[in-house]
Amino acid sequence: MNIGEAAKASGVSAKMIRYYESIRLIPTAGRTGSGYRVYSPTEVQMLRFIRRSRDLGFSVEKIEELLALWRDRTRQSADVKRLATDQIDGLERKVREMQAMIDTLRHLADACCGDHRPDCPILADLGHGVEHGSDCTTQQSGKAVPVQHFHSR
Amino acid sequence: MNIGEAAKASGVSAKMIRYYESIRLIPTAGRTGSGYRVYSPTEVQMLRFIRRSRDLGFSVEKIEELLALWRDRTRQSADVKRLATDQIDGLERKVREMQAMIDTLRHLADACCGDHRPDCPILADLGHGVEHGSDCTTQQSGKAVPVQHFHSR
DNA sequence: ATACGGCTTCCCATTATGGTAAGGTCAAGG
DNA sequence: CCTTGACCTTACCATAATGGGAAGCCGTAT
Repeated sequence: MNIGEAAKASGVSAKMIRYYESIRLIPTAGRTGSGYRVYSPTEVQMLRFIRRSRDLGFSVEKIEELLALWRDRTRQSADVKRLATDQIDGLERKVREMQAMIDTLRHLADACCGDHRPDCPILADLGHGVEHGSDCTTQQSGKAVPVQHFHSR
Repeated sequence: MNIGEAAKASGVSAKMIRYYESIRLIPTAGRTGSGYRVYSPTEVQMLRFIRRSRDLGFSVEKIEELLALWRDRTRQSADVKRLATDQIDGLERKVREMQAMIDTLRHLADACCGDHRPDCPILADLGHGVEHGSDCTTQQSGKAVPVQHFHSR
């Protein structure tokens, strides 16, 4: 199997297969006399493993650990589970962050009438606190939209 | 105000302020005789605008549009609202993707007993379909864990 | 033999951010 | 007047994972 076939069979692009080899995520592939990379079904299976792991959001670094456990017949499933739950935790943290952004944005968008007029509570909020104080819901107390600010990175 | 003070006042690091200037997100800052950048309160306000927009997940490219609308007194709030709702849509799409990953992972993690034994349905799934078929819940029909595979990018 | 498609390597670009190094500047204190 | 420390300047490098392209070799089918 050459790299193109391995790519099709595994769902990992040829470009990425070479990349994974270059960073030593996968072992150096064998070569034909003319220099073409050759892949065995076993290696394709490993690529598919990587592909699936990527689909679950694991970083290449984590996949390295997953692969090590995969190969290790004496592994403890607890170690695998920990990687999985850590991954879940990380994803959930990001989801919470994004959900907070969504909530704030929806709040602002709801307050914006979205018509031809220039007054816009979204810009008013972004443009430093609530200085313009214009809100399309014609009669609303001057109470500022409570925007949540958070900083993750 | 020099760049350090502007950074502190706006929440944007000095490094990023220079970067934003280099990519022309913000206008070229004034300079003192000795070459130090100088910032007026107006410019700090713009930096704060950028900072808040970043906090809401807007890309620099989108912020460029937001800033243009911010400056444009004849803007239509509909345009601003569209940027906001597009942003919401993008965030929600990502959240859905990550939620799908989380669901799959939790499913797998729940099936893994996480003890000293090496058998692990997580690895079994990642390592190509369900070939080992080992599941810690001692008695479970051979029915494979229904893993959702998806590809977004 | 010739052409087309696949392979090889090498380099570049992306996004937004941080780090570091070498050197100029400013203000305070001796 | 000189030193010191904090701050500024530019320039370069690095990150994570992926795609794109060029230049050149290889293999197979006509």
